[in-house]
Amino acid sequence: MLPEHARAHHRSMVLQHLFHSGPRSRADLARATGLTRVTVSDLVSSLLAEGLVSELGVRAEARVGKPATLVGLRTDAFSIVAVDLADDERMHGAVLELSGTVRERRSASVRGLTGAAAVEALTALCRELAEASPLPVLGVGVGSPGVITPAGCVVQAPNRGWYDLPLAARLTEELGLPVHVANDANTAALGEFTYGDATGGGLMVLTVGGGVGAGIVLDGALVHGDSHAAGELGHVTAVDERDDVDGAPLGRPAPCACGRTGCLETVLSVPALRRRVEGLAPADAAAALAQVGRRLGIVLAPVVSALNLPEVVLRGPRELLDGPLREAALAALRERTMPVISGTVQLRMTSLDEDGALSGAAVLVLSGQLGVT
Amino acid sequence: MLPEHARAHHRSMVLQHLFHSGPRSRADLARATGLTRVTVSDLVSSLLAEGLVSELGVRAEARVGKPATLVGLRTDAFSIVAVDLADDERMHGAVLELSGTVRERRSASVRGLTGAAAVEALTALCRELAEASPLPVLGVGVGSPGVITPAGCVVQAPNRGWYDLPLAARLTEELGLPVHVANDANTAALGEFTYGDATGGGLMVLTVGGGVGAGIVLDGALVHGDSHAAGELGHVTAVDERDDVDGAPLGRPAPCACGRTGCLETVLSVPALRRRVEGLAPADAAAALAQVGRRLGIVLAPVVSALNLPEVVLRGPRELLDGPLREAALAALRERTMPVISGTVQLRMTSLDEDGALSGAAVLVLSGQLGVT
DNA sequence: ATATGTAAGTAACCTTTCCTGACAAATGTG
DNA sequence: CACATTTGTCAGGAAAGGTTACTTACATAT
Repeated sequence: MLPEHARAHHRSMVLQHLFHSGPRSRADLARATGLTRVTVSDLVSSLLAEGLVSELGVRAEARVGKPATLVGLRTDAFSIVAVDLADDERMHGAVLELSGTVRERRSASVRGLTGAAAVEALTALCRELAEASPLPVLGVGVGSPGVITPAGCVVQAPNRGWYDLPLAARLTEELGLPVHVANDANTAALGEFTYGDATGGGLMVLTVGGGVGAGIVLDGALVHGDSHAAGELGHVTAVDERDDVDGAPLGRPAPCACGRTGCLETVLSVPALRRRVEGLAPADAAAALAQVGRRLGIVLAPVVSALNLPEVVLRGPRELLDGPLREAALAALRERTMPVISGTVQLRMTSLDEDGALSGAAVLVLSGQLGVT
Repeated sequence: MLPEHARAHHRSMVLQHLFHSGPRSRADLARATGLTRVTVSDLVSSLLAEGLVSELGVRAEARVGKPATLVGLRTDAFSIVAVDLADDERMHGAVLELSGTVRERRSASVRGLTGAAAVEALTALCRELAEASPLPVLGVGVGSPGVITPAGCVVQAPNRGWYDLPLAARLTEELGLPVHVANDANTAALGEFTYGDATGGGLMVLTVGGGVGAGIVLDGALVHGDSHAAGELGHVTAVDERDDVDGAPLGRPAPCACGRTGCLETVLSVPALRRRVEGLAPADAAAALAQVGRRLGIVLAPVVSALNLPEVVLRGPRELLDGPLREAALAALRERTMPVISGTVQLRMTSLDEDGALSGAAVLVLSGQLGVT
């Protein structure tokens, strides 16, 4: 906690306010941060010199006293490179503005690539994106499946064949840019928290794709877990043997790739859901999805209660998730938690589009380089 | 983030090391904290002046160089007053050393006392304890049932009739001592984390008494939740209608005081457990407890997976909890979570005795006054 | 039109804090 | 016995933010 750390912290506070609340005067920032106008002035002049903020002229509204000169974050002055490795076939990358909007897209095949070859392909894609950016690149954010430490070391990512790979450090060295790597479900949660309609009191984002992953944000920060494996909800048992007896609404517990049976993924993944509704009449399909939703609600209830989470966000194909499934899950969640929890808990679809994963990876950079979340 | 804040932080780091690792030399502390020897020397001289630490003579071990003078936390120089309000009939209070050992006990009846009268009784008990302490009192810690904000404001505590009561502020003013108030399940978690055998990577403490409450510590800090209601696991549904069909191992879901049926509390609270095993042969009692344990494991699985919690700690009557119930819960927990979780998760009884709640309340003071957790 | 009050932003100075470099003291080692 | 090693302290300096006082610029009351 050197003085320069305090300075960096104050700088982050200023940037955070400019990011979330838009252009402000120095005096506004001083009031909001609790610093003095003098200190804010000094910080702003540093930020002006770095080109991160710019003066936008005087405030329009007429008030008593000297009119304020607004200072705004130059979201157009820097860009962020983000890559999403959730897909097994292709890596999707983009150049984003600080505001989260995508400016350029590139993707590359990773079909069959593992180990060092996959790293090389990723490096090449990042380089291509960095070169495609007309603006200076603030940093690179990568969202990848697997267990990843806060420092960006991939503990294990089976589908890429990565084990104990210091990916962030490797890429940082290779690209000469700050690189941040995190689990894809976690980046999705960050994206929702920062760019979505989150309330700010914490949230969980459940990503339904080939499998199920979750990211949890509490007090503005990701929950990492003791062995960096937080959010691994896909392999919690959600279907019991005994659920089978009263008419088999979900069928027998299905075997799972993990070797056990009845995991949440065996009913909630996209392939499992598609199989389940395939060829069914709409009403039957709705009932089938509702059965899965109920199971999801049962799994979520203890988590929501234990953490007093105000909202759970679903990410994945709307046609499968945003209907009977979500409604049944919310009903089960409300039914199975005490009123103080169930009365306020939300279960909604993500407010971001399919670029949610990318903007989440961008938040890694915003957070790492500017201290903004 | 004034310079003095940084100073306070460094001071906390020094105290933290002395608290957890025992006496050290100034040079040791400098290495451990990353500060320079000069800065540590300065901090230590302040702490010496405050009487919080003392010099303990030179280190015994013979090493090359000038012998180090050890500096130790004076756990005998200050005491902490702690009060546990978990019981409906009596409040239990104690004077503790910084090491967590109890020096004096006092208790007082709160039978039927609510609102201001209960506050008065609590104030009187605190005053009595403070006067009974032969040493200066560092502060007062109170663990109470109910929903309580981090600032020590009781949002609601129905059994005391407290609603939106700024208890910590009230007591601080009344006693002239720093007072910290938190939920009793949360203080129990803090106590286990600080004084117990916790691994440090986070833990959940489940307190089984008249009801069920949980406290969760992640990254060294309590999880409070969006509306300060984190840990309210007692009213998560744990017994389903459909569990009834295959031989009724738990009986029908029982009605709960909360108005719903099948809450965890209806099977896991102490009264419920006693009723369940009453008059049964030992083998049958064990089976009955195991059934409850299995239900607990099912509720815990999603929480443990979502947070990647390394351990869950049970607190309550050993004869009921530490046997078939705990074993069945652990088995269910392991059976229903993926290997990376189930392989390492622990489910054990608390390593503290019945004073766990008190020492947890003491940690509130340690943490609030010294920054030690 | 003028005076007054209010607010924004800046300059000079002070305090706090901690770092760097140098040094004395005390001990083991060759 | 000379020398390296370690501990702890002293002196000087750098970084940071607060305080006070000032200028600038506007709105409003007289």
